[in-house]
Amino acid sequence: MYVTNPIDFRHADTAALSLAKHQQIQPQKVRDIAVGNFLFREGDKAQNLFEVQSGVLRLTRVLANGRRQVIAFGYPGDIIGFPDGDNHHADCDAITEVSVLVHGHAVLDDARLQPELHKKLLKAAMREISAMQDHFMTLGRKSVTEKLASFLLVLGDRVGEPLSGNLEFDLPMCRSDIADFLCVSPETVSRIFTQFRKRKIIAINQIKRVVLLDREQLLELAEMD
Amino acid sequence: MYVTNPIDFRHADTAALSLAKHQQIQPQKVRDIAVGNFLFREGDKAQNLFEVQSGVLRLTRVLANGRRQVIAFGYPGDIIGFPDGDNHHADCDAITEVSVLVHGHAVLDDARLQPELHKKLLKAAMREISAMQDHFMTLGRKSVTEKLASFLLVLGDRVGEPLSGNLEFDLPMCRSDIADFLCVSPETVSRIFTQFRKRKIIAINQIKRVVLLDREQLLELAEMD
DNA sequence: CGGGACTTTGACACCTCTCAACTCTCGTGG
DNA sequence: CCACGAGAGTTGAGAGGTGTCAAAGTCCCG
Repeated sequence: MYVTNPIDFRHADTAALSLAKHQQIQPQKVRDIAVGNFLFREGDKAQNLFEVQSGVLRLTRVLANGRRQVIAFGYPGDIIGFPDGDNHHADCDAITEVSVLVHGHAVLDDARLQPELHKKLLKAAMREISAMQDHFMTLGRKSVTEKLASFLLVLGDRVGEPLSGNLEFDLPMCRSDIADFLCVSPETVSRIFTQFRKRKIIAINQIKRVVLLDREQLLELAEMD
Repeated sequence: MYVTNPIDFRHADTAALSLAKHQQIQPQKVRDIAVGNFLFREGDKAQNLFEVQSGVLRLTRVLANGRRQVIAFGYPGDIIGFPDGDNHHADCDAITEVSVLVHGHAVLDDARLQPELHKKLLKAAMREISAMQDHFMTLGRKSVTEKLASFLLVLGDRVGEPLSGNLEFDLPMCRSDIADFLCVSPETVSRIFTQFRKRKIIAINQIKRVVLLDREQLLELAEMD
């Protein structure tokens, strides 16, 4: 899950459905991960791809000097664990209870085994590339306000529940996860959230739950194209 | 071409060779692009993948408000043009004379046509994902000095020619391309280059040609892990 | 030689980070 | 059941890195 525009997510949804459909043909391997447990760590041999069914995963990397980056959040429908060479180059842990479908790495090694699934995975990888390109713009060319507005909008579109006319959803990650995802300091995330609340753009009643009160204004702030 | 660590590039080189090998089995389609001409534009139907043989491509996107992002530079060995859905979501033009191998989009659509090539493209896409993840760190968590040091080191490793003990290479892109690639202002790029020159870390005799005088110090400045 | 685009340099402003203190939340144990 | 403590979140003050704006310099090509 990156901060991208809604179009990409419609793609993602249909792809997720298609992937699930393929799984029904053959025995499904499902794995459950408890909060805080790792699906894989940097350096682990990449043996599987994971399709998130429920819950939220966190993909992170650490620079030598300790600076951390949250590369992506894995929401239902996302494919996590594309390897580079033989190994994973990031840590992946669960920030909620998570359930994933497991696709053996062999699917990637030989297209003939399951050509349709193979093709779907390739499409998913290319969608990922496009989404990451969008994320580049977010990281490099947007102000903190724009970054957070985009982030909230994307989450709203993906997992928001319409309640009394407003989109409402959980923020299962902590503030510093959001900060490290958007390449911003946690303090700044806090400040912008406060600012949004004072301007009645969002409401945060419980600390991990957000209501989008004024989606129009968020869209303006996000300056999405 | 992203700003990543050297390990990724060794992968890229071997993959490029493998791809070329596959091409020899079947008739090769080659296309030449003159400086300034476009290989494809945002919104174009994505019909082909391109493998750069020689020259340098530039992949760009523009935000609604005019802010521009250089997503990547396409150097020999790079695969450019992974589609998202049916269309390209970025512009791609040539900043030098360019020659590319053309792989029909159909290769992606049906793994059975050319399973080995298909698999190679998938691997290339996944390498791309990993390289982009590294680039996230560069964009979001590095100072301008670190960004430029990383950029010069990567280019040196990829296209540097050893001349009298130092790596030397062309910078075919203009300063503002570098700026938009690293998400920095052109003025700042200029300032850092000047700083590097004054500290005898690099030499810029012709404006588009760089000599790495002190690679060790560049490595320290880049703070790569 | 001249014009235009690109690059460099400087001054200044401001956004965001850092550091620090304070508050809130929630789980634990007395 | 309440008090406490630890961790997370919020708020504030100050510093510093970069961007913006402006002007001068450089290079290229007609």
